[in-house]
Amino acid sequence: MLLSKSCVYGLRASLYLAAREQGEFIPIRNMSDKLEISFHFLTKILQQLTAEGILESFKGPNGGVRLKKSGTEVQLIDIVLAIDGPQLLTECALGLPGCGVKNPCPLHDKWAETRDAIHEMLEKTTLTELVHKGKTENLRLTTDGGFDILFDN
Amino acid sequence: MLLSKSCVYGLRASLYLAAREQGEFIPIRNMSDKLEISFHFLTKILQQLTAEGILESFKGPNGGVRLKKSGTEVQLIDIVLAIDGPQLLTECALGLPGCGVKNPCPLHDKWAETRDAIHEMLEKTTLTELVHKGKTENLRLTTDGGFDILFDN
DNA sequence: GTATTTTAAGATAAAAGAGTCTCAATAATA
DNA sequence: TATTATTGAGACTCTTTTATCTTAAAATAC
Repeated sequence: MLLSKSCVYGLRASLYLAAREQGEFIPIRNMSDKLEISFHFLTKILQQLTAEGILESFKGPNGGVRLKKSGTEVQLIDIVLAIDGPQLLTECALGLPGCGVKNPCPLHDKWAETRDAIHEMLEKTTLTELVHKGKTENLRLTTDGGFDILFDN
Repeated sequence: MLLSKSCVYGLRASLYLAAREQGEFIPIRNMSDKLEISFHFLTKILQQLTAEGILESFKGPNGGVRLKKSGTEVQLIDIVLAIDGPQLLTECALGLPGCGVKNPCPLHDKWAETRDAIHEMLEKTTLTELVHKGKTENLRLTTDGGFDILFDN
């Protein structure tokens, strides 16, 4: 598995927030319902994103979370790093500690290339870009239903 | 984490076997010592590779395991599929079931490209190729020491 | 044929990841 | 001020992965 489940949920929730970007705080309960993710679990994940400065939160009635920056300024890599950490982009494919240009494993060079491709994809893709694609093509963020039904209320 | 620990151990052990390819069976205990992997854990992993027809085993004195085919005919993808299964190369990056060309998520296209790069790397790389690189450049398969010390007895 | 060396298989344990539950803190509103 | 809606934080549980331990089965050698 490339990304942990927490990370995947974090990405889906971030896309949801980017799609509703009007400055309002969105209650987590709302998101957990729409995205079919356990409320408490999602809450913990979003707390991490808040702690990392990707989201900001507000307590009480009319509270919730929202993106701290515009979705055009948030890359997927930001969320992956905040939740899964840098391992995916730094670790040796054979699990050897300290594997690098100085002291490589036999797979190092090839894996470094592939890893760079992953890195580049995550770095070049913004939330807004995916939201735009999702909206225009009515793609999905949940098992069933398209982008539109996420926002029908 | 791209590959599970079991898979990484399976790769390291397969490289070890490919490097010693002289038709003899290598005791797992020998490998677990050299590669610094728990003997019983490695045994179970190699059992999977044997069940998948990548290795063959022989019990009793002078027994052990060896590659069933030449290392030139074994690609990394064979070992990854045998141990981790096809998920890495089929799963949706956002974890949505049934994500594909017919019913994609917003990230599908980009992730499919990246995934193909991973697939291609694993598919084009043979054990022998990595062993050759490891031998000529004295690279490592363990935390410390180079390729040579693996085979000094 | 008995003892020894090895893989095979299954039970068990420990650690990590995923998910749930409870209560505290904060803010709005009536 | 009391009530309600919300996030924050921690304890707890369940599941999967990783690792260990024990016993059985097979093959060799004496």
